[in-house]
Amino acid sequence: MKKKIKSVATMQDVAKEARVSLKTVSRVINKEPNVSIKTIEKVQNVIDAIEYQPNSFAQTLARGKTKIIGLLYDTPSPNYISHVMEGVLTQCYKSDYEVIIHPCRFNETTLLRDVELLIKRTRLSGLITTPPLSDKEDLIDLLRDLDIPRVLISPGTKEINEPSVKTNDREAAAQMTNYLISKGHTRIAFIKGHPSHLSVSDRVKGFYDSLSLANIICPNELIESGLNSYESGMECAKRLLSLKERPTAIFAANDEMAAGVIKIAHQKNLNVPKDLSVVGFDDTPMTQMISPPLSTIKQPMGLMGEEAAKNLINQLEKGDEEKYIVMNSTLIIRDSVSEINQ
Amino acid sequence: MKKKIKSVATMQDVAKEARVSLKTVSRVINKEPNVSIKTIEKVQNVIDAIEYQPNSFAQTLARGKTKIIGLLYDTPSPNYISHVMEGVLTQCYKSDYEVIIHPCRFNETTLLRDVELLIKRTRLSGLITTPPLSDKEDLIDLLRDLDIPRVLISPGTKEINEPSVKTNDREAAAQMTNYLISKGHTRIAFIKGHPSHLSVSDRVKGFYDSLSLANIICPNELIESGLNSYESGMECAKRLLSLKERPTAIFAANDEMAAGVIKIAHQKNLNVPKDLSVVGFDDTPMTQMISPPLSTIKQPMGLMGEEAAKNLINQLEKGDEEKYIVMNSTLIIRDSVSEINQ
DNA sequence: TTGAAATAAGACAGCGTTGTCATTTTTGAC
DNA sequence: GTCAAAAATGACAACGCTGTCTTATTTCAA
Repeated sequence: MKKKIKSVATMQDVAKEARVSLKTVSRVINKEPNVSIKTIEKVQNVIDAIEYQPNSFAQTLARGKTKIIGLLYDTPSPNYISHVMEGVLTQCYKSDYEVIIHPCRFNETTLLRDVELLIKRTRLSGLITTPPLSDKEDLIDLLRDLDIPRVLISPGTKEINEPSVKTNDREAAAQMTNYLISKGHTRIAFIKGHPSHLSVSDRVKGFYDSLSLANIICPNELIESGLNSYESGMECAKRLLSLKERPTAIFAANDEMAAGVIKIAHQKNLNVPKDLSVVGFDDTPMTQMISPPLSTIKQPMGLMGEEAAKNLINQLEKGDEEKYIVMNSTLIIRDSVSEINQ
Repeated sequence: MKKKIKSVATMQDVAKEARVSLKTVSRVINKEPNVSIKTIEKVQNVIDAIEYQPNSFAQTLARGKTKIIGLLYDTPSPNYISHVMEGVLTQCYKSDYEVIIHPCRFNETTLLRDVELLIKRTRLSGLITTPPLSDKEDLIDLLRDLDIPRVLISPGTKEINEPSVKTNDREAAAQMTNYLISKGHTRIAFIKGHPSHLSVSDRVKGFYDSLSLANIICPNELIESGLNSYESGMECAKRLLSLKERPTAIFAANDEMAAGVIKIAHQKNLNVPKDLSVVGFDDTPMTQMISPPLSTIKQPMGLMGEEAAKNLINQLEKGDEEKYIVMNSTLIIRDSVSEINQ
């Protein structure tokens, strides 16, 4: 084999310099037991001095398993992905894992095949899924069959028996509804999210929780089904605002749809919030740039990413049992809701 | 060494099954010359049959270099990153490269050290930078010193001598200005971008180009300097709209700032576009959700990511010379500009 | 002081590829 | 049909690490 100019230090170099065997260096690096303090120090000093970094490829090959985690997301990616990603990356770097970000198309027929190849090709040892992929049953089944450790972020509330990180969307939605009720609203409309995106479409439950607690009955005409998009929000708003008896407030299951509602309200010369209160869900950056700034619910996406990674790494290293983590969303009050005075 | 259950096929399996040597299989996989058609077919059939996937770690170790590309971005990430990312990923998967996405903080003092460690640790063989990192001279210097093949996305127009992919922002800004002029505007203000974010801050040049061509003189009071943020757009707008003689149009160097301008205009009871025309730059999704929908300039971010990756891979594999790629931005006309009738 | 157990350190093969070089087979000009 | 050149194939070491097993050293009870 052609002699190559060694650009980076190898374990050999460390061993030679510290006058110990390869294996001893390996022990120090991997914090294995049965090395004397003196030796550890000696080796560590050399490592620091020559800035040795283990070659992860050689490690992987020798160990027979990777330290790589895959992150699956649907593209075009919603805004929150970048936050989740950051959380996952933060956590993984701490534990010396690499992350492979893999874009998928929810509706692509090749999705399953594609993910299977990804796993085979990269030999990744664990996977994190984000919505709406977390709700794709055949995908989850595949992962289970392949016996790949995994964590789902924000799967629907359906009783999947999988490790996951989710937010208390239902409670948060209830809290938001309480807030509207506390402002005197009783005729409140709700725009549901895309049916295959369970975590969004389920938010309606919290809405009903709150309503029934307040003894408010919500007629069917006030429940619309959107598709998570701005346009679909506009469609739903058109119908809601043409009702004989208009709602005084509209709660959209995500911010995009809420923005669509505000757009239509303006077109109909309704003042938001004076004539119509509107609230959303997700706290996308856009919520602060529209008029009026939108009251909404903020999920701790970055933290969720961190928790998901932590959970997965624990599974991988300590063989921890699967865990279900629930995190708190918070109500963000801006200027899109006003008091109703009878 | 502990015998491990072989979960996936290895080259050995293929070789045995096809009754050829290891090396021949390797040749087929890497499309090396000097293999007979017959043999290629024979081997390929076995590969397909047993769904053999080369172990990239063993490959990397044996080859002495990785097929990994790093993508550096500043966090919190602007919206466009996800598009760039998708383009890069698309292209890299085609060529069998992995991508490591690495978030950085532009102002962190540890940035350089951090990137250097990343390179050492992952042994990545090339890097793509996104703005504003593409303008960080010490970072670029580091990459040059380390002799890492690289491609910068949207660096400032300053004469850096580095392979890059950029858009014709200057021409596009001129085109936008022409558009405003064609609508009868002559008193046009411009809000510059963050000074360290050259590709944004340079957009003012196209503005001047167009103005001077039309023999319009722009007084200094109409040039503001923002920081790319919504808030800074509001600040600048406050000043501009308090001038004795108000501008009839404001061109902001990015959409966020333009949104801030519209916000302030509304606060001052100015109708956009009737009393004030506003345009932005970037075509972020938010532009369609604000009122009125913002006229802006769209950069082909996905394509730029693809081109950057293509460029980098060519450098790596064919030793291509550095290249400067320029792509076209396009004017997107929505409803934030109106005609001036004297 | 002795010797068995506990602890520390090392030798060496093997992980799954690819590069180099050696060997075998095919080709084609005469 | 012969033989040199070209093409196809193979043997084997090396990449840089870790697992297993072996050997050397230390510890400490009797």
